[in-house]
Amino acid sequence: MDAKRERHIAIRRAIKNHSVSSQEELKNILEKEGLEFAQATLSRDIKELKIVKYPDVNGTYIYTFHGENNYSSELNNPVDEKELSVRATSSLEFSNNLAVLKTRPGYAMGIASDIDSLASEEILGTIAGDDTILLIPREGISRKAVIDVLQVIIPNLSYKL
Amino acid sequence: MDAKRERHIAIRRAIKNHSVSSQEELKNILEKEGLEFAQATLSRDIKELKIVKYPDVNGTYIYTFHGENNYSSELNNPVDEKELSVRATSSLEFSNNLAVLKTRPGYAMGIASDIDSLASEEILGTIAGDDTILLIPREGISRKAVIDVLQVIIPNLSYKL
DNA sequence: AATCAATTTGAATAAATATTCATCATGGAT
DNA sequence: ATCCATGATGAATATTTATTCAAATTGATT
Repeated sequence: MDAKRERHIAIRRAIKNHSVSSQEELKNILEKEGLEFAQATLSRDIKELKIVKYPDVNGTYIYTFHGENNYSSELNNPVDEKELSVRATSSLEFSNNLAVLKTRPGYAMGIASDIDSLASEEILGTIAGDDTILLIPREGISRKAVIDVLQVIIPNLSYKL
Repeated sequence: MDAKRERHIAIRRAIKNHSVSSQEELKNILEKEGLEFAQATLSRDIKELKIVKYPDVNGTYIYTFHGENNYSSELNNPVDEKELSVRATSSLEFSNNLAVLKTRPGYAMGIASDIDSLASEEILGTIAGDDTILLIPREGISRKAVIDVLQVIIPNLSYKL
């Protein structure tokens, strides 16, 4: 049951970090991480996550989030740590059913946009100023679940439960 | 040869105005407009137009442009003429390889965004101010082709060749 | 007009993806 | 703890979509 959430998170991370062009390919990536499941399950997961098979500039197909700009394989490669660490100075706190994410000045819009596409299963919407993002989680989403999914975007996120 | 361009335009118009959930369905719509072609052709067209099969909120699939917000069937119905005529006061002129579209005040961003998603085969990019949009057509795109595709978005567009 | 290269197309087929149906797990409510 | 309802899953299959390959069309060039 929790296997599903783990899978969903892993799927989103894989889509973000690799150029995946079929479900079979995605399945292989996830199996290397130790996850096991049938193709049918993956098809359903992809549907729930609103992931899309997009015809990219190279004349191939690539799985991606709806509305994400696609860069071709070279730019879409296994995460460049340096690039990520720029964004990583973010901290998260909760108040009742809301969460507030503080970012470095000027980063709020960009990060909020990433959250919108990557975490829409957990986050209903975001409002960003310059260095502050208000996150509105969907009903029934735990703080833990919010943190888990944000860590796909911001690996060393610091937070207060 | 020109059949292809006609088809591409018709496809984009159909996707914009109907909730299409399979290529077969799309094929039927286009056949009612008198177009004839094989499913293979449609598959290729969809790839070239970078159209995507998106899992929508209703738990069904819908063909759409990458990055377009999707409203479910009721809102996505055969074009409401009134809604369109609001936007229709736009005029287009050319200068060398550039085009400038004037809109009613405040509409430029919105219309430019529609153009970005709907006309990306012909238009490389747009820059919008408040009531003016600069259109940068791709190489080899004729003024006629620009007009044809913009008329999908702005039915009674006025223009000077 | 004739030739050639490049593009477009359809029919058939391969490949990929979604769904069905049966089974199993999970989380209440009693 | 047992029952029930709901959700998750896999195997098999149906459906959908992409590609292959051969033929047809088009445009450019002579």
